[in-house]
Amino acid sequence: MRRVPHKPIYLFTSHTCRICMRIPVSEVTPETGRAEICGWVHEVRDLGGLVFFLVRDRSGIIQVTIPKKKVPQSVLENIRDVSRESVVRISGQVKAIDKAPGGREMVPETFELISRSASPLPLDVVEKVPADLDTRLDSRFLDARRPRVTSVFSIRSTVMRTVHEFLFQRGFINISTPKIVAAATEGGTELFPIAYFEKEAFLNQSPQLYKQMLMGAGFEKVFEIGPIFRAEEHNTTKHLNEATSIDVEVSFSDQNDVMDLLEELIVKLYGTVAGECQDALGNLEIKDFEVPKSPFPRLPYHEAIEIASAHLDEPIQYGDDIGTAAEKAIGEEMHQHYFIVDWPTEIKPYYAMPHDHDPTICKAFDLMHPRMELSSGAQRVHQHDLLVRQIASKGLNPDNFEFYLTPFRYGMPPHAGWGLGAERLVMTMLDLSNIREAILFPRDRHRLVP
RNA sequence: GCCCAGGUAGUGUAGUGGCCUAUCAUGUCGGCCUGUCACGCCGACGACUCGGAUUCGAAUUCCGACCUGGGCGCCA
Repeated sequence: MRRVPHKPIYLFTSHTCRICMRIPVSEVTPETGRAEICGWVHEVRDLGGLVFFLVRDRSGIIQVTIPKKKVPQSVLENIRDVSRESVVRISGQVKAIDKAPGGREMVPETFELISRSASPLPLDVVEKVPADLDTRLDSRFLDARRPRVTSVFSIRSTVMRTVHEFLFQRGFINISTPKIVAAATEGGTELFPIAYFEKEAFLNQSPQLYKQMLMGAGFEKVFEIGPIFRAEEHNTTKHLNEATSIDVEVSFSDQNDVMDLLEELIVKLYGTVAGECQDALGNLEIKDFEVPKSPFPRLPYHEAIEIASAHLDEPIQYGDDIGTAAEKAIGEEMHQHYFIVDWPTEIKPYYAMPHDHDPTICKAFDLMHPRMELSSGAQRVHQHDLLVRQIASKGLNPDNFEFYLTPFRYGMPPHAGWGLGAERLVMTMLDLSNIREAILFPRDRHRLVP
């Protein structure tokens, strides 16, 4: 075989270290002088003797101006084949120009087409023509090039980083628990069955039972951020079949302690986003980003029902679940984050601790945003025999819970915790209309790809 | 699971029986253009989800399939 002479065109890591010269577009200022940028061709405006390229990387957009009579011949040859969304590398002099976006523009000395984009594009990145969410999700890699989408996920990243920092600062241990489990443990939601060699298995709906076992292990404060799976056939803008749960469990604490922790976290997250993500919020056209104030009101369940029944046509009474219409009515009344506390024991899971003074209500709570539920939690039952009775009272067989119940016989501390839906948190924080906007590759009733 | 709405160029749309050789925008291609910033102007290209039925005639009505969005339920 004849050897084709290798021409090193794009040696990003070679001794020439060309990539080292590249700077993010947002760092190009009128004072920069000479610079090299890499990015995607966002738009081209060809005026004849003068061509404007808008070049985008994840940090922003810069105008590259080509006066045809003044740039090297090689630049003119190379721009001929450039299509929208192609990857290019450009070096040249930065000039301060009032007329240009950002007050600066680059006039190229070199202009390389690194990776040509095919056309037509599956959707319009510039968004002169809007695309349906479904179309966008089909081509999520392209959709995610749009500054507003990049902004959502950079804010989500900031939120997740801040959750880690917040919990590590308070002495939490980060854990990872199985997503493949043996049985439907919690009841409530439907589980996805999977093939696990010769055994029946499921994808886990929640790390709940494992968090509690680790209280039995003496970890005292744990958190896990991971996927949860719900096999419900819902078709709404606020449900996913694979979601991200921020889960916390704390020993020697009660429901009030972990509600305090949760509201402090929420305030911290909003505050950090307000402080660090101004550009991203700007891309999302969010001008009045408000940091919620703690403490959040703690509304007893029976009062929540009263508010709902006063505003709804359909009857709702004590003991009913709070449905969509009730949730909306109460949210409009509260007009801020709030907790619903003191739920009827009957409609909460078996692991929620009943009150001493009135066992018909329990130490469970939901954290609500005016639009929807964000989190639910409780002080848990830590007494083995009570837990067995509660499991049985829900119509479940305690024998199936042996792996979970055993730790409760060997020194289980009192404990409390919660699970917070990450996508719902981001959705409500940024006022996104559909939860699918808050996750890169949503899994819903109809979507399994990409 | 129940209910409602929908499927027309790459993308987003107009079109409710003949005037559709299907509208508009964006895009792509070609031409003109040195300060655009949704650049502008001229020209071209490109589509009725599939199958069946009704009718002289169907993008349009009916039936079925497939796909999608939304509401409710359930759920976090």
